[in-house]
Formats: sequence, structure tokens, C-alpha cells
Amino acid sequence: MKGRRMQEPSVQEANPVNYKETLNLPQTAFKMKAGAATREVEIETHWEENRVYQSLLDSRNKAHKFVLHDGPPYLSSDKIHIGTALNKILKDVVTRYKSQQGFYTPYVPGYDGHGLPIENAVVKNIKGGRHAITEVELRKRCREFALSNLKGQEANFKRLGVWGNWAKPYITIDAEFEATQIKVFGQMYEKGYVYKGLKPVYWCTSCETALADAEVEYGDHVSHSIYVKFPISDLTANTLPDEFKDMLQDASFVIWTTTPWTLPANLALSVNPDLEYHLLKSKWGKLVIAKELVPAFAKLVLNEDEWMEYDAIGSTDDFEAIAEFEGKELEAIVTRHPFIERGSPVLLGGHVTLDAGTGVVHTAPGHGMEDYLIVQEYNRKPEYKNHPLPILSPLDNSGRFTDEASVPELKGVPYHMGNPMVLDILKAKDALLHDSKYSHSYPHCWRCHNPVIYRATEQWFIDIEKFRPESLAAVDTVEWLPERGRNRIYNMVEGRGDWCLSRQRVWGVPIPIFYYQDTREVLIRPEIIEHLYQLFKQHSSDIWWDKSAEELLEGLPAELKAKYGIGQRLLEKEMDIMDVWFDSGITHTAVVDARKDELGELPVEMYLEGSDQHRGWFQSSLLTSVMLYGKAPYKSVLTHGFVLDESGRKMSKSLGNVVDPNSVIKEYGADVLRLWVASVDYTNDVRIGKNTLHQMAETYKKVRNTVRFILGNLFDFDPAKDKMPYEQLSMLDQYTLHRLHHILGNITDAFEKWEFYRYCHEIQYLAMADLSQLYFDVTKDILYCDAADAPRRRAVQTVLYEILATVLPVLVPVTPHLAEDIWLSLPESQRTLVDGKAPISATMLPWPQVCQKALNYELAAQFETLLAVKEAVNQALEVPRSEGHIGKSLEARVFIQPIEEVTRTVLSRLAVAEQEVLFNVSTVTLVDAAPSPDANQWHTQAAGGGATVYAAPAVHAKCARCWKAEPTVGQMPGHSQICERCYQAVKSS
RNA sequence: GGGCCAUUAGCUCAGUUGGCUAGAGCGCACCCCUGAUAAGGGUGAGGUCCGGUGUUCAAGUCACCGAUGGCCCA
Repeated sequence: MKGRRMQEPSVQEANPVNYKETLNLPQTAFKMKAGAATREVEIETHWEENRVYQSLLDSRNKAHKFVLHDGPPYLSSDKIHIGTALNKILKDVVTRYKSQQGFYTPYVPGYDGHGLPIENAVVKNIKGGRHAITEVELRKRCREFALSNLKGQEANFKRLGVWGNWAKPYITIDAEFEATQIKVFGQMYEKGYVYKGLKPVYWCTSCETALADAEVEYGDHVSHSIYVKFPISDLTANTLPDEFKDMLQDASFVIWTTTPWTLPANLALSVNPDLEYHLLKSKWGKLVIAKELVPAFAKLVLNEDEWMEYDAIGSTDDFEAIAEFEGKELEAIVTRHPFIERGSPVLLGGHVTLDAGTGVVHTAPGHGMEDYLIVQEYNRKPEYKNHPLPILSPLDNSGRFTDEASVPELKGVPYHMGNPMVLDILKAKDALLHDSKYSHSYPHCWRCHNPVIYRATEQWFIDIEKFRPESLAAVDTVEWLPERGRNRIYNMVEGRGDWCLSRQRVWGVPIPIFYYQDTREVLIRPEIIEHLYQLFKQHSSDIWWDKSAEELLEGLPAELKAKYGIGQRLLEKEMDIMDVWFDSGITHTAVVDARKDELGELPVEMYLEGSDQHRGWFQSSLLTSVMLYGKAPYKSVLTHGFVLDESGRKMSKSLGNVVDPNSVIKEYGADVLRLWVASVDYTNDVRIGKNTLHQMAETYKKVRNTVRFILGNLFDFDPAKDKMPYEQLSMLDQYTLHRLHHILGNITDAFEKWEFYRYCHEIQYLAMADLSQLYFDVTKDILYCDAADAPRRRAVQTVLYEILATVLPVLVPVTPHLAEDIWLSLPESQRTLVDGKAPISATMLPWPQVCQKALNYELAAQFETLLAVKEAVNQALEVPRSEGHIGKSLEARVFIQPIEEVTRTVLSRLAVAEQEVLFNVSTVTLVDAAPSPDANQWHTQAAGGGATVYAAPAVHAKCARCWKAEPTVGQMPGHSQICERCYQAVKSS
């Protein structure tokens, strides 16, 4: 039940007019609903058919470049991940914005197509396994697989609205790319950065092949568990005081190992510098063991009675600590190998733990990754530089001991058969303290399921030491965004070991080196590299597998052949391929430099990838660029975090929390996804889920409807004819323009700093608070009810048009489809001109400039007061409304009693009509004291903005046309139901 | 296990060199409108500022410890 309502006029006209017909209601074909699934695709077709991207680029000055160089996504799948979508959308927002700022912004998308995951995916589908087909055939299938995935990814990227040179992307498997890679390798070799060394890899002795980390499976395995003495032989290099050296002289370090067969390859011992070590006296002589592990060791080696005693009081007559050392004090002591004439120095390493054993680790760099790394680290030290520890790995491909084992009886014995033999030798030398069985998790080959070993093989390396200082200097020439990225990569470059380039695989670019069969000498010369470059360019890297070494070199000039003995001495090809990080690492050369005309000189403006690429692409690009050019390949590096689910957890298939970009697009459209990208602070990890997306869809709708309102109300507006000068705009109009340009300033600043989430907030606030809730709401009366060409209506339309012209280009970077949809529904007369004509696409509109004239902070301050008063008005109206006395606020009148002087002044600057518009009520009366309520009138009050507001139902009759309560209703000849303003409007139309 | 980073309302973000009762928009609840209508307006309810300890007259903010989550490494 409603309470009393405004009087309706009682007199009936002879011919009642349908006054709604006489209003200027909004008209537009622009749909409220986006229908994104189909409309966005139509828009993308519009771009493609009109070659908009190309025209855009062509319209820019090539000298004024902003090049964002694409990091290539990996081609192991035909579908993209949400993180890839985030990455590509960010890149697109950046390039579109820069383009609107007038830069020439070519974007060449790239793909990474070599490497193990692709090779494995292909192998999985081969009946009979990888050896069932030739390497040439395998490579062919890898290529096909990669290219088919490329098609899928490309379609995904395009559907995101990402613009780029899709006609000619780069792919690391292109013949030209591969050829460049060969050339680049040759240059690095010439400069002396490349060397051959040994490095342990997982090796399956039954398959006789190297395995990647991803190719080993862990399973239970029973090993020996042995404790072995390494007697101290030389203390001269150690820095302990002599009294301690005397104590240690006849002592032994005790090591624990589960792989006795690796002892022939032992070259050192490692202790942890921060652990405490005890020197024990015992019936096996003096022993050095980590303090904390002594009890566990005692339990193993002592008999029952001795153990009881030890357990009770911590020592026995024959087993007791007589000195204590810190690990770091033991450095450089040399021990004697238990059965080979060789010293084994003590090294310090953080990898030594108290998990098991003795705190002293038997170190065989040819058979363990940690052992290898610690030895590499020591070999870089000055005292080792001239006498580096070798990387000993005395096994052949099938795991049989070679001569290098230095133990004649082991020669030809398979490594696992070597275990008992090594035990026997140790026993004979009185070096074995304990022996038992030990069950633990151990790596196995994923194909044959046999245990695998670490075995050092010959591989090609890049000697980081030779250009580490230059690389570090290059890091500091780059702008890292966010700043912390600088430290991240700096520390990595500072601490990293040499770069192992070799991979024992077939799907990749070969290391372009030949060997003389007789001497194993290496053959690599600039002329041969150049020759190979030409061959690869023509045939791709496939030719390396298609042809023999001799065939590959056949085309060389006779003099060169003679010079290098080609045709006389037998040659072999290197069959390892290069690390894929090398492929993508050299895109600065294989892509940017190769397309200089388009992409300009190095360094490019920006690389933009996930923060994991500090170790990956950013680094491989930096290192290779420093080797080739002595400088970083990029001026700035912008990074983003990872995409997590709504509760902040990593997405995984098993958790079922994976967000698929394609289904998001299906449901909401690409622009909603893009809006999500823009809404989050991507410098950290970002979250996405149903709730988040739903919210973004709401934001999208809000912006869309805001624009729709503007379009609808400009249906009869021709800016060329109807625009009103700034001076003739109302205060509210001017204030709205101030807000528009103030926000434009904020938005521009946000884009300049790549802080898109600030843009989202600003645009949302503009649409919601400044426009929908304020300007649109209160000017509807003017727009709909004033005569079509009434000056104050044209003034409002002028403002609406200015908003449209400003907001439209600003929508382009994040929501290009939406912007285009708006543009296409604009009448010709309302399209912004660029160089005298309307462009074919909104995406070609330049970024708007902040209009200084529109900025009026004094006016804004006044409006702060006025809006606070408006808030009080709204509060005052709420009570009669909730009690049914009024509905819409036009059914009310208000009395405003200024309390503060500022409020009085500001209010008085508004004409009464303007006050009615601003507060959206039928009547506003400024009073000096509280009005006395008369018998029939009900009213309420609220305070705010330095005023007290009294609200009451309007007293006059409601105009049938504009719905305001007006005293003039009933006085208009022939139109008894409408007010004077409406009468004039109806008459003039 | 080590390095780096994050944590403010259901969501996305503000919160100056420590300084009013911690803010905004969305969402939510309730009300209104039906001439932006699968729209629009109004009012309102939401916070252990991840936890703890400390420094200080004063801590969301500074220091230390911890939790949770993420990236990279081992």
C-alpha cells in the first residue's frame, strides 16, 4: 500500500496526447548485451578483412619505434594455458597503448618448437618405441607435431584479440632460424666461449642412452650401505694449529656410501663447513665423523655390550671423542684413497647433511650431480685452477669398468657386479668399517625400468666465467620491472655454473662440430660454419641427420677440403643437439636482427614474461647477447606472476581448479578476460575463478551500458552543428568535464607505468559514480524533456559527446572488441577524425590528451560540498520513501538550510533550476531556519555538506510529460496536463 | 633445506615520511523506479589489516619470529 501520492491533473483533454511520443528518448542500435561469442568474432573478421593492423602499422613513423619482443611459448600442446593468455594479453595491451601514443609497434609472435617434451610426446605414439623408426622419421614427426600445435595456439591467441604479425611469426624450427643458430654457435666458438667437458647425466646402461630428469622414475631399490675409512695423508695445506694437526695425523675420515662401485671414481671428500665434527679414538684407529651422527655410527659398529655402555655414558674406553672441529677447519686436509694411489682432498659443501651417513661425503664428480657441482666450484678457485680435479667416470656405455678405474681386476666388469669386488678390496685393505643392506628410493629408467646411474659424458659447454663481469654489467643497464627482478637475475648470473649446451637427443639443432675419427680432434672453422649455414638455410637442420659427415662437407671448395683433410681422413658428426634454451635465447639475433627493417636495432624496448624467466629466457637471451654483442638485448624487462585459483593455490588437473581460457571466452568473451588481466596487480601472483570472472563481467556490462546511454542520447546530435562552447555549459557540465579529464590524466599515468589495475578502478569509478549515479541520473530530465535543441540539452549532449570521444580510445588497449563495437555503431558525423577522416577502426584512434581548460580544481572543490549536500538530500528522502510517501525523488521537494558559509556560497552560485537538476527533485528551497511542518505535510531531515536538509512530498501537480511537480501544470492552453517547459517543448517540435 | 615475493571487506585495489572512527568500486541485503529496462537510482550491513613479539606517546605502516601460498634453486 502506498501513502499519498502527487495529485494527478483532473481535467481530461478532448484529444489526449501521448506525451511519451514527444520526448527525446534514447535511440541506438548498440546492443545492451555484448553477445560476445559471436560479436567479437565478427569484429575480428572486420579487422582482418580490412587489414586494420597492417594499416595501423603503416600509418606510423618507423623511426619512432616501440618493439616488444615476444618470448616464444612452447609447442607441446595445441591449447594455451591461462598463464599464457595473461602473458599475451599484457603484451597486446602494452603494444596497443604504445601504438595509440604514436609509436611504430610491430609485434612478431614466436614459438619454441624443439626439445624433449615434444620428442617424448611423439615417441609415446610410436608403436615399438623410439628405435622402431629412424631418427630422420622421428624428427619429421616432431616437426609435424609442433606445427600442428602452432595452428591451435595461434587460433587461441588471435581469439584473445592479440594483434601481431600472424602472417609471419617466428618459429625456432624454421630453417632460417636454425641456420642462424649454427652461425651464432660458430661465432661463440671463434670467440673462445665454447669448450668441451665432462658432466654427469642420468644414464641407462641397458638402453645405453642418456636420460633427462623427466625420464627417470623413482622406485625402491636395495643397495649396499658401507662405511669406509679414508686415512689422512697430508695436512700441509690445512690451517689448523699444529697441535691439532698432530692429533689428526694418523686419523681417518669415515665416509658412507650406498654405491661402492663409485669408489674407484672417488676424487675428494666433502664436509659441511657449518657442522661440528668429532675426532674419535676407537679400536679401528682415530676416526673423524660428524658429531651428531656419532651415536648412529656407534650403534652400527659397536658390539652389544659396548653399545650399552656408550648409550649410557656417551663413551667407552675404546670409543670416545678426543677433539672437536668445525667442518670449515677441516678444509684442504688430504686423505688417501683406500685402494688407489691417489690423494682425496677435503672440500667444503653445503650439500652435506645429517640425514644419514657420517657427515663426510665420498665425492665422485663423474657419478653424482652434487659431487660434480662442488668440484666445479673448487676448480674455479685459484689454488685448484692449475691442478683441477678431473671428472672421472670409468665406465663405458654399457656400464662396464674401463682402464680408467685404475683397478685391473675390475676392467670389463659391469658396474653392479663391481660392488662385491670393491667390498672385497676394501676388506683386504682393512678400510671397511661396516657393510649392510639398505633399501631406499632410487632412479630407474622409464623405458626398461632398470636402475640408472649418473655417468659423466663429454658435452659442450659455454664458459660463463669468460664474460660473467660483462653480463653482470649488462644486467644493470636494463630497467627491471618490478625492480626486484634486477636482484633476482643478478644473483643468478653471479652464481651460475657453466652452461651445458649438449643434449643427447635428436629433436633440435645439432652442435655443428666434426671429429677426425683417427685422432678425435675437433673440426670447426668459420668457413665450414658458413657452408653449414647455407645448407641449413636451404634444408633445415634435417640435413645433419640425412647426410653423412662427408656428404655434408662435399660442397666445400677443393682447397678447403685439402686444407682440412676432408676426403682423406674419416670424419664423424657430433650427434648431440643444443639445449632449447639456446634456441630461444638467440631470438635477438635470429628474429630481431634478422628482421632489422621491421624491428630495428638491438636492444629492443621490452621483454615481457613470467617471473620464472629470470632463470630462463631473460638469462639465456642476456648471456648470448653479451657473448655476441657485449650488451643486453632489451632495455626493459617487465615480469608478471603466476595465475592461481581463487583461493591462491596453484592450478592442477587433480585439484580440478584449472581455468581454461577458451571456456572463459565462450562464456564471457575475450574482453572480459582481458579486463580481468587489466584488473589485477600482475607483478605478484594473480587469482582467477568463477567469482572473479563474474565480477569482471559485471564491470564490462557497466562500461558497456554507460556507453550505450551516451550513444542513445546522442541520436540527434551532430557535433559539427550542435556543440556548445565551454563557457555556456552549466557548472555541473563543467564539473563532469573536469572529472573526465582528471580521470584521463590518472589513466594515462597508470598506462605509462603499466599499472593497468589503476585504469580499471578509474574507468569503473567514472562510469559508476561520476556518470551513472550523478551526471546521467540528473540530466535525464534535460535530455528527455527539454526541447530537442534547447541550449541546456545541447550542452549536456556536448558533454556526453566529449565523454564518448575521450573514453572510446581509452577502451581500446584493454577491450578492443568493445571499442570497435561502439565505433561501428557510431553515425559518421560523430566519428573522431584522424588526419581529416574517420579511421576504419576504433583501434586506430590516438590516445586522448588531457584538456587543461577542462581541469578546474576550484570547481571540483565546490562540488565536493554540493555532493555532500546531495548525499544528505538522499538520506532525507529515504525515510518518506521507505514509508511510501514518495517513490522517485522527483515526487519530492526539499528545503536546504545552509549551516556553513561555504555551503551557502556554493549553493547560491547555482540557479534554482540547476539546484533542482542536481538534487533531482521537483522543488528546492533555500531556507534560513527549519521550515515549520504544516498540517498536511510530512517531512524529515538529514545533515551533511554543511547544511541541514528537509524533505517533503511535492505539493504541485505532476506534469504528465516530465513527471515533475510544477505550479504551471493546468495553465497551458490545450495542454492542461503539462507544465510550461513541456508545453514549449511540445509546441516547438 | 636455501633465495626471492605475497597476505588490508566475499572480489579487485587505495592507504603519503608511523598520526582522526582503515577507504573506494563491485558483489550482497533492503527500498524505489519502470522514459538506460535481462537496465537505472537510493540506503545499509560487511574488516582479528595472516598470527605473535618488540620499538614508539602512537603501528595496517618499522624490526624480529612464525603460518599460509607462490616462483626459482638444492
